[in-house]
Amino acid sequence: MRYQRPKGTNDILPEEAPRWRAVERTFRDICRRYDYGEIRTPIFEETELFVRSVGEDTDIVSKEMYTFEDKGGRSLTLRAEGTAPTVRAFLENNIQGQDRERLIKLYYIAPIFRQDKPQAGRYRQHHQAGVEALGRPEPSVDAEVIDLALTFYRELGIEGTRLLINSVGCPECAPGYVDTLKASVADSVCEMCRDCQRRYETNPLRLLDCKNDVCRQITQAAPMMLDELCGECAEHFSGLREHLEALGIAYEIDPRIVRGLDYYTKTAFEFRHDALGAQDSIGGGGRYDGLVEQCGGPAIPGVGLGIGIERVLMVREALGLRDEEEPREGSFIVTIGDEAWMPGYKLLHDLRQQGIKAEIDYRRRSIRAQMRYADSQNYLNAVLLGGDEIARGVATVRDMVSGEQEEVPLDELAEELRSRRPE
RNA sequence: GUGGGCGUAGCUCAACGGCAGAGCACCUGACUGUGGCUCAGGUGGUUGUGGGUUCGAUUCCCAUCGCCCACCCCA
Repeated sequence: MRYQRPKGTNDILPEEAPRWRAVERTFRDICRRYDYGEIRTPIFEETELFVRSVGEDTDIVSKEMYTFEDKGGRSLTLRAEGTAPTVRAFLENNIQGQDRERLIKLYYIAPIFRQDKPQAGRYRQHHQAGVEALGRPEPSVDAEVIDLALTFYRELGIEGTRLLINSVGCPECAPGYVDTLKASVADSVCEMCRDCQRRYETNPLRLLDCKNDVCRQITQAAPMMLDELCGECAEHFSGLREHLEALGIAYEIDPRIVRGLDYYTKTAFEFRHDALGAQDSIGGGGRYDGLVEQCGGPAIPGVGLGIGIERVLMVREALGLRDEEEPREGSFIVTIGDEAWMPGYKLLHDLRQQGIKAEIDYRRRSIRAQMRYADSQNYLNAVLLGGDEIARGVATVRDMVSGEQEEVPLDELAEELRSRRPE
């Protein structure tokens, strides 16, 4: 094999494309109902945008970005996550306008690029369906975003999604907590794993996220952010819980979720599904009240969500959820003998012009071969055209399900075939 | 990035130093103007790639690429 696709990427073939379309259609429809407008941003951005927003010390920025220089010497990076480009576009196009208090709701479906080592459920190019709600600090918005995601999973038939929530505080309380946390584990740092020793200095919050047993035990005893929230954050968190409860949404509080992007404040949440194994996160997000300002805009709060489409498809597969089979559709023109070829080819064109799905056997094989093919390819009708039919200006239309067939004048054919469409 | 497993026909898999096979799929015919069922026949492979060992390598060794699994990280 001369060329292969880059490691960790996938071709989506005609056979599986319908499953993607079904998922995308569902997401778009839900976004329509929740009144989010679509935004499409470039596939690459200035590298600085990701570095500044996601955070220099995050794994994403420090080792997973596809960064390159263009001919003008600018450093560009393939979209490494969905929020920063959306915020950039929000600011650059002044989407909010004069009313700085207004809530702006945006959604996207876009490829994301990260140079991880691939494994099941983890790819170098994956796709996220996401939303960003910019402009309001109320926890009702956080709850809406979570509700939207759960609606999405439910409408795709996915049962058993777990919702985990946490609060990571704000610039008021988080730094104080970080000090408290560092102080509480200070004596044991040298027993922790190498990564955690580094995190202790660079990003202590993520000490809580470590899965190493020793580290877990050490942090077990440490105070949790949730217990150290400032008044405003505590109130926001209980507001979130109230709104979730009002919607009947079940959640677990997991004080250890610390998302791998530095811009999160207050709410952090994640959706998991056990059908997946190691890579069991099927979506996640949180609030980012400082991000817009950090990107050079006014102090505008926001909350967002990203859902991994590949993971959603994998869960559906694991749960045995199948889209309903494609119904038989369209007509296959069966040409009988050489004299029927050209009239058949013309008929094929005419039917297509009239909106009918139609196909023909370019190889001009035997009737038997053409019929077999028409059947195997799920055509609804076979349109037989031979010397007899041509002489009388008709075609024989055979229903491939019932086997019934009748002669139809050529000038009524499109109408007849149209009426045979399913539904 | 680190460790482990696996790459054989379109697909799912055998063969494990000695002529590379099966099932499904596909093609042709039985049925010379009619698909599905049945039957008969047939096409299809540089055994991922490149080296090495050997009289001989799909098989053993090395490298490389890819996939899978775990760590890590995340969607």
